[in-house]
Amino acid sequence: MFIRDLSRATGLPPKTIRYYEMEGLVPPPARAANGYRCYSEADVDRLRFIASARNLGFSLDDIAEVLAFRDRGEAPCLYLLDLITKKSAEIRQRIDDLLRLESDLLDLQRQARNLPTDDVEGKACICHLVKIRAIKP
Amino acid sequence: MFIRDLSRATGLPPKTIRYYEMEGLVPPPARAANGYRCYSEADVDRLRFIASARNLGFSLDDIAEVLAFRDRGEAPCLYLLDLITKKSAEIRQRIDDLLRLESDLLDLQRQARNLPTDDVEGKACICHLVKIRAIKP
DNA sequence: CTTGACATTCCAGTTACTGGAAGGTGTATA
DNA sequence: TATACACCTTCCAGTAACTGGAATGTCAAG
Repeated sequence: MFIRDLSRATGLPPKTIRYYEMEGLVPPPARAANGYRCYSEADVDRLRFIASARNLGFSLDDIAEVLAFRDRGEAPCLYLLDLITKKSAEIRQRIDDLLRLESDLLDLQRQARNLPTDDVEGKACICHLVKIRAIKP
Repeated sequence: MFIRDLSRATGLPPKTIRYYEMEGLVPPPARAANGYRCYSEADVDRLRFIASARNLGFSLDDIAEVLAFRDRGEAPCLYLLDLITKKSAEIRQRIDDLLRLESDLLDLQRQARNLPTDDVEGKACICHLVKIRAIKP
């Protein structure tokens, strides 16, 4: 299986697969006579795990930790569960931040509709609204 | 007003202010005899605008556009309002993505509680759950 | 024999800073 | 006067996770 096949099987671009190899997330694969990378089903599994974890918002460092457990023959389940719990909290925080941002932006839009649109430096301008906005986050 | 004063007035670290200068977002200020940067109230305004817009999720490129309007003496209000509208939609999208992510992670946690925690490669392991997870986003 | 789709390596760029080194300045205190 | 301390300056490098592009090689089909 060459890199394009692995790419199609996992949805990851070949560039990304090579990058993961360089970063040590996947082992250097065997090479064909012409130097092409040759992959196995185990590589498909590993890359699917990485892709899925990335989609769940984990960093490559996090993922590397989990894979290192497995590569040492240890079960990373407890560690992974802990990571997932922490990541949940992080995502919740990000959602809250973004919700506040959204309501800020909507406020600004609402206020801006009652303002002229040609006041460059005066106080009756959306730029002024942005400028004087209390810096919350 | 030296850079530390401007920093205190805006909440931006001196490093960041110098960085903004390098990027062309703030004009190179006058210098004292000893080479220190000297700022005015106008700089406070400009940096507050930048900081506030950054907090609203705008990129430095976006902000530079808006400032360029003002520096040309044009009112950027319409442009800025358009940016704000687009950014709102973007944030909404990000929130939706994160909400889906969150429910994914919570699902995973729920399922994982009924699983052993010492199965390295078998099917009854949270790693397996992550691996086989359909790649949604 | 050429076109097209692959593959390889290596270098550089992205975003918005942040850290650190090496060195100069200004003031208060021992 | 020495020195400690908080500043200031410039420049270089690193972060995360890729992505784009150049230069070059390989293979099958028409």
